[in-house]
Amino acid sequence: MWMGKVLDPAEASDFSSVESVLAYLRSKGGRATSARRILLDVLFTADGHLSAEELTEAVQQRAPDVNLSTVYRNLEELERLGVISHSHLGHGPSSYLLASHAHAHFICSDCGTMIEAPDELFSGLARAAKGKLGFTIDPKHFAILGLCDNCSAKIRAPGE
Amino acid sequence: MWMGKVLDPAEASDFSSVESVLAYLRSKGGRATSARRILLDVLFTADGHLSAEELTEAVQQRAPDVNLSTVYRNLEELERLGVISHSHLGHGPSSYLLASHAHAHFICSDCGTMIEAPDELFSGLARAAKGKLGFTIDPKHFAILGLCDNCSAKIRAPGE
DNA sequence: AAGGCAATTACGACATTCATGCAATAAGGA
DNA sequence: TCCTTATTGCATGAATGTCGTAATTGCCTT
Repeated sequence: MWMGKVLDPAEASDFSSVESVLAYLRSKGGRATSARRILLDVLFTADGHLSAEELTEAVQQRAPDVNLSTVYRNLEELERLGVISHSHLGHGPSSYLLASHAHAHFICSDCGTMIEAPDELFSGLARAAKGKLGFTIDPKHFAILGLCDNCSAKIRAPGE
Repeated sequence: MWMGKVLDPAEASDFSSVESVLAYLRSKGGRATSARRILLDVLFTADGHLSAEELTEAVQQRAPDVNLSTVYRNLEELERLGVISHSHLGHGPSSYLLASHAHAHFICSDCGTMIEAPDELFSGLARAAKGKLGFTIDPKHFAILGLCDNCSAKIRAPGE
């Protein structure tokens, strides 16, 4: 497919439904295949936080011979189009979700609990990084590790 | 070796030199092997940001048959002891450095530039996460992606 | 200084996550 | 319907670790 640089967000289209994404895809010379359609459907109905493998399993419930690498290739394309984005939650595989639903994550390094972090928390850091270092942060791509309430309490009071 | 949970930071010893780390290791039932000594020496003299493979190469300059998995296992032990820590800078391999030198990183997702972030930048986020979510952040483990000054300028003014 | 036990090592095999080359298939405009 | 070419499935490769095992070697004891 028409490889190239990341698309300008300004030209982003309507990504509110499976069909609108497929229409955009077609308008760019892409094709609406059934693997693509099913994958999009899974992405639109899932809660996010799904790995490529989990997505593939979900797709294969409906089309058993869709290959894992097809899913990877489609995820890559959809990300290039700005439809989805992936993020790294701790170690292990990446997780994918609709770009419009992206948010930051805190992960407890002790118990693995995942907390979805509201964007506002990062406004101060964003301002400081921009002002002092000229850097525009994207806090959604990598999760931030740390300790959840429970586990930090456990460590302060190690009563085994 | 005496496996178990992460050590209480309160009992941390003097990790200011290769020999003091080895002494601590011995006091815990560990052994001061030459592979260990050389690895520590590399870690103490390097600038940090070295991958396991790079560390292995450095070690092998002085002891050619030290194996990659020996380095991995030693890194794991040293991290458990609190001597070193690893972090994930963008995709690709982890990088290791002395725990006393740990700091947060910003990585430009366009050009890959790495910026070492001063701890103060995170104090606001740390307070907010603790206050609102009870979460104690460790911003040093995963780098924060985003765009450096240069690349965000390029994107605003796409003059190819 | 020698002996012995257990920590450590080297090595190869395996695991996870993803990428790629290529021939076959199928989408969609003509 | 036909033709072009985007897309797929499959096999294989690559990057980064992880683990089982027999052999080695620190270090404590004697």
